Amino acid sequence: MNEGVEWAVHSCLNLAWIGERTVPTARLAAFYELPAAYLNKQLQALARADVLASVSGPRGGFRLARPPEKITLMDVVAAIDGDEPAFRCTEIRQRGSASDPATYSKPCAIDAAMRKAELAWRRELAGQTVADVMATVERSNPGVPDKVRRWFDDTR
Amino acid sequence: MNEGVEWAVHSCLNLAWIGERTVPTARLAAFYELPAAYLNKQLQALARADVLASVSGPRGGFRLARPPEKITLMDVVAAIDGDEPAFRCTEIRQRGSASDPATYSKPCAIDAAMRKAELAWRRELAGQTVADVMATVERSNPGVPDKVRRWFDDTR
DNA sequence: GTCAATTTACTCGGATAGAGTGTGTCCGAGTGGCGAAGG
DNA sequence: CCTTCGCCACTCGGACACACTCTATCCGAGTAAATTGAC
Repeated sequence: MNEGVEWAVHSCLNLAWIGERTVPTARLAAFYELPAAYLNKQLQALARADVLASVSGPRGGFRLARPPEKITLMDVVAAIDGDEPAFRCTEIRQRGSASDPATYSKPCAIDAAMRKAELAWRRELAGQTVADVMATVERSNPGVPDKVRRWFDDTR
Repeated sequence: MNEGVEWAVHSCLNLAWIGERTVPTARLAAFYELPAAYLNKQLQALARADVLASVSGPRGGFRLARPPEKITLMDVVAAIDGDEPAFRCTEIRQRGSASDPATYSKPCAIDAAMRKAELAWRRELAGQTVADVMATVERSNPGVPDKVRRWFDDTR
């Protein structure tokens, strides 16, 4: 999986704690000392997926496009990593001299088994919102949200 | 995900239907018109993971190392694709001037959420054996097993 | 005819090139704010 | 003092190199069978 997914989720949490203000890529990148231009690429992808909203020009940057309760981890992962299945059946059973056209109408059992597992993965990701992860962090590290807000305010 | 996974699972099913006989890579590859040398690479990985047993020399080849009921799809996927998690937390929260050493002992909430989803995926794969997939195929396409056996017998 | 040594053909196994995708960087288009000039 | 115009700095957005993994291939080590020769 793309490493940018980690950056994207962390940035979404930070943006959620910051609130409605738009934050430029450079600030978000500086918080974790990430390469700004590359993080920008990930944020662009999130904007295309309507997870973030982007504003150009001075005082511009990114902010959440929706409240964190409405953003699932699946949304973020799909935006960065694409929503194509990890396992893709290429129907090799139809190749070779032993292939039987009569069976093509039936679904490939291997593909079905793989899709079932992947569906379970997607369901778990879709069942957890950014707000849920925020709540988990606030429970184990209550000081973090304020600390984040202060840091982004101070370096505004 | 590695495309070789598809080839590997199909080959495991074929080997299961064939029985105890060892089958060389070239035959298994010819069945689906796959590049033999590359399929061999995948089968080697399965042998290293003790999913297949390999025999060198004339009349050699591969066979299942265990009965199909004891081989899960997770075993096959892990052998080919590796068993490292797709999402790997690089702890970027520890980087940057705002990082707080006090929080390092607590687990990363994002990592936990991702691992939870991936665990669901692994559980689904580990819950389905090669024998289960064989049964599904035999239910929808009863003629396949005999057809496979005959093809590999004829071209022996 | 039986046995043993040798040759032979076959298979796995790892080492070796080429293509595609992820990683990282750079520069241009657009935009809002700021300041200067004029009324 | 207020308004308007033009300049400027800032930000996103996409276009451009680099690296790494996946894909594909080839050749050598080892092995079991087949062959040949002697007894």
